[in-house]
Amino acid sequence: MLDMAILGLLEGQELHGYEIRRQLRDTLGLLANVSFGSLYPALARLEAAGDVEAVEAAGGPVPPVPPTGSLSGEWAVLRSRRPPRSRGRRSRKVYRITDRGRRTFTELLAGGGADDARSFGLRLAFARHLPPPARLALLERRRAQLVQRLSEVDGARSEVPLDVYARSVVEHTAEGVARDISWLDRLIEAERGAERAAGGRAGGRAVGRPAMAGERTEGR
Amino acid sequence: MLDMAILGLLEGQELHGYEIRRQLRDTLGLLANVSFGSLYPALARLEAAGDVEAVEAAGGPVPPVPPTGSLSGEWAVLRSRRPPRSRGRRSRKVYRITDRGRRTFTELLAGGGADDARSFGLRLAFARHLPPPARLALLERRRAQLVQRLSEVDGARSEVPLDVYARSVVEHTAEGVARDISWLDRLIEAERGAERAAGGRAGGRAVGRPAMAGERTEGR
DNA sequence: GTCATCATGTAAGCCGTTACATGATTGC
DNA sequence: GCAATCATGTAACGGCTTACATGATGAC
Repeated sequence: MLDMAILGLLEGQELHGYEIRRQLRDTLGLLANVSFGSLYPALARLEAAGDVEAVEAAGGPVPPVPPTGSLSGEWAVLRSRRPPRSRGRRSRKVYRITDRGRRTFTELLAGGGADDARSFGLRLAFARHLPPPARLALLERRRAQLVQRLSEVDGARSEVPLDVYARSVVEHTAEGVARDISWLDRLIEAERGAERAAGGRAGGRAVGRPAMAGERTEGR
Repeated sequence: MLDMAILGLLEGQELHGYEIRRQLRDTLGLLANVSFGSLYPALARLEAAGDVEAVEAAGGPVPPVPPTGSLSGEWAVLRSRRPPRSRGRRSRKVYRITDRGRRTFTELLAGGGADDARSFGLRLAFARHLPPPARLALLERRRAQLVQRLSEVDGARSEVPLDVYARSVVEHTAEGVARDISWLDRLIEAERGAERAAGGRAGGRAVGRPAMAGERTEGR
């Protein structure tokens, strides 16, 4: 799961470990507080596997902002006004995703495995990199899981009398699940709408392989 | 955390491992799918530590429903109509909580440690066993955490432009946190109301040690 | 007689954590 | 020169999962 998050962030920008952690914590919210003790070994593992590679710093004082890195540049300015060059750093190992890494990433994204709230959230956050049918499948798989869980909880609720506190927890949880389901419903509907529109443009074929989409969904 | 859940269930009813798992999954919903591979070792650990003890089955064919076990009896009837006596079982080791276990339990319940959603939910579900001030402290600690997290997320949200999917995840998460906070607000208010009422009855003292409450909150 | 369910347990491994060690740079 | 921040890494451990092994009992 950490691997997926790292590769996902690296799609589109080159980053070093410390910065990956910040983005994980600040901008995604998911996976808050990944510790360095798991992050650095993960990066080393990914590098050994050939999914990422360290980019040569070329000797110059400031290599951090690469081709696609418009994001990095922006928050660098927004954060406490600091001169964007030469800040407190040590060796700073900047990583770039490889083609192999991109393949690994899409496999991880689409790859089965029961997804709990966290890994589903992560997958959905990177859903832009998924072909539309896989996106729909992801949403519907999660929806089915939640529906089943809700029915189980509802079924069990009537059997045993709980005290105020336990009941409050159970009910709050059930409401949360219901809320998640209707959120998913909205997403699924939006997804279907987009697919219909794109399908009409691209031709009548049903599921084929709609070429990865990506930016097309951005401006919706 | 598993220990706390087990001890909490064992407060008030004697149970065997298999049954503990069911109650964890069905009635609490929290800690869904605790596997036997972690449950049985946990029980063994607790027994070794003297927090629980195996109750002697006395040789009779059906020991399962003990003094306090009114609940077990009920669902036994409700579940697929089965004759309540002598069902498919092996040796069936039934556990009972000890006095030491009760102490351990309250320590675990009140005991600090950053509580995430799961352990907070578990603590609150068993909050009946907590003295009212500790209950309030638990709620307010959690509330403070959520408020802080929400402000962090809100702060970071404006810095980086996210695509539709990532944005949807972040916003949905933020809404969820806000919802949790207002839930906590309702609980805190209810708690304060109960404390005022009880305080008025018991005397003017502010925090003393209100004798564990327990059943008093049940009928609210 | 064999399948499903109830029931307990062990072993290996994954994924993450905390704690520790190190080092460069900036600001006071 | 000292603390704070940025930066990378190692070591030990914890908790939970999967997979495996075993065995009793009732239903078909």
